[in-house]
Amino acid sequence: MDQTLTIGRLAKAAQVGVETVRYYQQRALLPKPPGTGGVRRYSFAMVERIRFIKRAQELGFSLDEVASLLVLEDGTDREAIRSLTTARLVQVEAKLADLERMRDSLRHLVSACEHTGRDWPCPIIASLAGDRE
Amino acid sequence: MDQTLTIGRLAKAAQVGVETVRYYQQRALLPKPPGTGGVRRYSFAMVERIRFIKRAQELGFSLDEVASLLVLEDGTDREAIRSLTTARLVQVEAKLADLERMRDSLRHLVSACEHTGRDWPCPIIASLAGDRE
DNA sequence: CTAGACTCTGTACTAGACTACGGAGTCAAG
DNA sequence: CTTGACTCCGTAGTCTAGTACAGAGTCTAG
Repeated sequence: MDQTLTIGRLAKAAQVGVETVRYYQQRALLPKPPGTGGVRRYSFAMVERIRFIKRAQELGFSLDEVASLLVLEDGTDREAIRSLTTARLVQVEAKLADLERMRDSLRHLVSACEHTGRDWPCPIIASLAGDRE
Repeated sequence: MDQTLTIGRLAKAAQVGVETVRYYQQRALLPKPPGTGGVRRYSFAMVERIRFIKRAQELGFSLDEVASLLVLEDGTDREAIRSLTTARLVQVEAKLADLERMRDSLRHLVSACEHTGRDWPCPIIASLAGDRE
């Protein structure tokens, strides 16, 4: 047992697919391992790097943004890191506002439908068809 | 001036691109106009149909879901319509919950970053790197 | 009648993050 | 030494909702 991992073991350890590791490598999110021409060998640190990527994704960062974060991974340029994070936050908030509008409309429609008598036209269709409320 | 529209006029009236009309037609969201082999002629009702589609999209319905809604457009099967709408609502609410989690985490991180002294490591990177908070 | 605007069909491209596949090479156990 | 699992690389496909384009045909105003 040496200090390196094959791609399959790395993938398993990081809980992603082999193809995902290869994809990240292609996107330069993972350094190409120093190994010679043959089978790639990854250090255990790469497991944590993949988890880093996955955690950032869970916060909504795109892989391009993750790449920027990884460049700043030493943590010295706090301004830049905070600025990326704030930008993400702003986008998330915008998307939230969108979805809240959708939710309110949908709730309203469902409720209108429930409170409309059986013999009346469907208020959801009516609304989509462009009737003013 | 007859009662039909060419694709360009229809597109303009419905405020979409010509290619969008063709795309909707291909997706069977618009009936193929009864015209012969030549230039298609659309009825004015198609303007409203496209607006219907666009309104549904604004509520987050996918084009596949819109297709289902269009089948029910006569409004007689209120159950089915309400069920589609409720399903959409549930999805929107789930997505909202996701984004709210993201927003809270991002806010927390930005705030932690702002309240951490200049000489300390970046809390955002620390968090992504997997440190327990 | 002709120029120019419009329309036709079909194919290919976009973004984002993978996932699948083919054919060849490599590695470890028995 | 063989078998089978694993790995290599590059290309291509997935999903959604269009957008872009090529080359040919058609319609309309002057």
